[in-house]
Amino acid sequence: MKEIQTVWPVGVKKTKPRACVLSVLEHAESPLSAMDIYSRIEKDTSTVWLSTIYRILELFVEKGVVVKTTVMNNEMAIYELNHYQHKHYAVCVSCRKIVAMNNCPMEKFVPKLADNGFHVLGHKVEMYGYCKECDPNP
Amino acid sequence: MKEIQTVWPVGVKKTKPRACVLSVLEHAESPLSAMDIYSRIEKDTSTVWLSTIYRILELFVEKGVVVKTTVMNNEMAIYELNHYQHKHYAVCVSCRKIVAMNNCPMEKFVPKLADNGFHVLGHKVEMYGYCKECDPNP
DNA sequence: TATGTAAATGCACATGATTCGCATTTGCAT
DNA sequence: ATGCAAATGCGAATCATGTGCATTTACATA
Ligand SMILES: [Mn+2]
Ligand SMILES: [Mn+2]
Ligand SMILES: [Zn+2]
Ligand SMILES: [Zn+2]
Repeated sequence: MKEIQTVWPVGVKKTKPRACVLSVLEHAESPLSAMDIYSRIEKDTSTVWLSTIYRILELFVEKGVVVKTTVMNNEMAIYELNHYQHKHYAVCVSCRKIVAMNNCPMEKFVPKLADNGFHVLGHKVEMYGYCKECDPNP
Repeated sequence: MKEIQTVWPVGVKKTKPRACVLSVLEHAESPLSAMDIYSRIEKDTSTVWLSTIYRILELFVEKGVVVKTTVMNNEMAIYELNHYQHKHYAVCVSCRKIVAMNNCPMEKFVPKLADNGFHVLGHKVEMYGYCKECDPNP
């Protein structure tokens, strides 16, 4: 496994389980669930308990190095390194593959809300459909 | 409680628990969770078990009379009558109130997806922020 | 209108993701 | 090297949701 090194979050004790989780996330090609991370650790390094992974992810999210999301009407949460860029995803309804979206529909959009005093802080956009491999009518 | 009467879904046996659930949804001002529905039934009519409510909701969704959604990174699912109109919501991060959005940013938008063969079927848009009552800096 | 039958419900218990508690271990300041 | 607060291993709890099965109910038919 290649050695990529992200900046270690400040004020966070450097332990083996934490390094494992961060390493897995550094090598991930798309967001991973806690269970995904668990599986990917076992292979080459020491085993880390699932509850510990949850605790580590919570810490990393709090420190801002990791972003937590969910896609497709609540299932498992997924986690990825925080690249400090505004992002959205498309999800394949068949194989659940996650595909990045490189633009955002909210840029030039003013929402009309029923509560006209609503103070918008952010948004979430998600596309769903078939990825190239799963499309029944391409 | 006023008598509103939606069309009863075709081929669905008319039972008391089902009528209760539908009635609660007819009188709801915004989407409700299964537990919300459970609470609102107890008051005036007979009690319906929570697992039964889940079964009824699943049936109604299947029959197309009810729409199931989730808001704000997975929690409880929420349900509302299907009014056959394209909708999105804003959610208050403080009180969790749900506010309808009356326009859609995806209308004139072409997503740029990493998988260029992705076949888009639909989308989900969600705003979050403070409702009028909860806004700390109005 | 009485009755038979498949389907719906009450109720208890299973599930699966996530969290919590506590004894043991570990990283790091001294 | 040593001590101590903080992190982890491990089990057991939680919480929304789903399942299994005996009993009850809606509705078709006589
Ligand atoms: Mn956006
Ligand atoms: Mn839309
Ligand atoms: Zn796919
Ligand atoms: Zn609010």
